[in-house]
Amino acid sequence: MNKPLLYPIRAVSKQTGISIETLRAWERRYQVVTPQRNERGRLFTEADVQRLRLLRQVVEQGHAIGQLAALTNEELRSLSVQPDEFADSYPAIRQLEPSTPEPGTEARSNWNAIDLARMMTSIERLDYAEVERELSLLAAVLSPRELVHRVALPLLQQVGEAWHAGKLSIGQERMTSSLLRNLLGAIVPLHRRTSPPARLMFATPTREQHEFGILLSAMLTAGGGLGIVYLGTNLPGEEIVKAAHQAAPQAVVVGLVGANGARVNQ
Amino acid sequence: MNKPLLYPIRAVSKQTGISIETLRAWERRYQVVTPQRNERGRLFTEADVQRLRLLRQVVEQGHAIGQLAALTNEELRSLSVQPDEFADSYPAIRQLEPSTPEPGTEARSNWNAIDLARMMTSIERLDYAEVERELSLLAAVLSPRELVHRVALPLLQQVGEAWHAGKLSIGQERMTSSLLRNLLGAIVPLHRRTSPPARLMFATPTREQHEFGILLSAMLTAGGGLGIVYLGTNLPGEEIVKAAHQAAPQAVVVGLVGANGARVNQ
DNA sequence: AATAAGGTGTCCAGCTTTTGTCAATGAATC
DNA sequence: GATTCATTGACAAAAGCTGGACACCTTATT
Repeated sequence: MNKPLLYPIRAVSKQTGISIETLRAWERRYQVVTPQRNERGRLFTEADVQRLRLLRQVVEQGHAIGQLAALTNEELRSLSVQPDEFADSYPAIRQLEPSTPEPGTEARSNWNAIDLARMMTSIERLDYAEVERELSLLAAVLSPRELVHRVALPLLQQVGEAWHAGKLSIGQERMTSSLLRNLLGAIVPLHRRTSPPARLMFATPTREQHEFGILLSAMLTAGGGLGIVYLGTNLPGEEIVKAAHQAAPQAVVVGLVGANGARVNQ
Repeated sequence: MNKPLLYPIRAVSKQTGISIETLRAWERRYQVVTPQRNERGRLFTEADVQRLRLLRQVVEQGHAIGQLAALTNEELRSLSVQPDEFADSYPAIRQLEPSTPEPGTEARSNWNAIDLARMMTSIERLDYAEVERELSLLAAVLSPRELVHRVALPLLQQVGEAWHAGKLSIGQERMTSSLLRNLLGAIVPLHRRTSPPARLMFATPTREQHEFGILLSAMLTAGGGLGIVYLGTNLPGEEIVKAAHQAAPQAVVVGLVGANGARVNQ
């Protein structure tokens, strides 16, 4: 039989990525865990460590530790968003489409249909190189605008649907996301002007992890000959304002996803 | 018959990485091991050395030597890295050893220093276009390997430090991250081969959101002429395994971040 | 739009215990 | 004589604890 494994605070901090100060504060204020003590200090059990890891994950996604402390591990797990990236990023992406009357299914030209179908089979095979090849081919041929509306958005939609239908695994979905992200990120700097007539700044506020919205917007903006200042996701509101003051863009684009409890503040 | 190999303290120190002083202190204070003696001094057995190695490993993970001394090797082993859920649940996945030999120590003296300093001031000004310009210039000039070791990593480090010191705002830090990510993501596909001799798969496990580690690794891999299958961050372990079975890469790279800042596991 | 009120991570002061390293000294070996 | 190892005592750094304070964000209120 084996003794229960016990970890001192330093080891727990290293394993969970939570600072020692924070570990103590969480315990002091919320009794998030109640480790045993010996004369030397705290001793965390394996279960404590696991719970703390879970807590960190959920906190990183924007929840408040004070609200989490009372929850069971089960409830915490149900809060963690990991498999849901597409579930909520997709509707936001659709809103982004400027002139889409309908996702009119048959309205899509067969040009795209063929390409996408082939690409979907490559995705199913996890054939990274092939998908990459096809995507970069399309990127070379199409304008940024076309790329967004005829490739990126439809592909995201199809992958999202296929994933929901259980026809694609998370790995396949993620591979596609990564590829698209790399592609879009790569295209942005290609349309650089020396002195753009105007500049836009892109960011998403705290808790908003979904990047595709602002990334696509940034790409369209750059493709349209405007300058960009791309900050990325999950910035405190104050910081966005501060950065806006410093960079002085003509406009600030803030990405939001409606579905997931995110609330619009300004 | 062969006598059991016995090592003098110096040899043990070298093998275990524990200083001679510390070895003696551990023995004196905690009887962590009790080596034999001859008129010349201590003689450690192979078993002693192994136990000492184990001890060092566990101490490095944050445990106190005083608490460890009484444990059996068995117990020590169960404390060591293995709670990392991956090591035992999914033997298919192994963390790869860092293969970084050494960054050319003297070659980078003035070259990089100047570039980074200038880039830092551009970052402070939130001058997206300028940073982008400088980065893509460097990307065009340097090899992927140099780009990683002489630009990306140093820049990430400097920005991280400056941010911690309060000299950079979150916005500035995020802008730099986004730029770097776009750049690196863009470079990956440039080094594509039609039929790479081997393929590696990249992903981070569920709680790990930090992408730079695997992204840099993927870039180096692609730059080295190997094929990649890039899945991205935050994948459940089974999914990684499933994807690995399907894509059948020669190796799987799993990114992990330790407590103190970004570490590249490649 | 400005202000007030929490929530939360980090730091500090003050104290104790643990732990790595060093200095001094002596013995044995080459 | 130089090197290696041993022992012992001493010391400083590291690591632990508590409670309070502070700075910063977010949210609610005016």
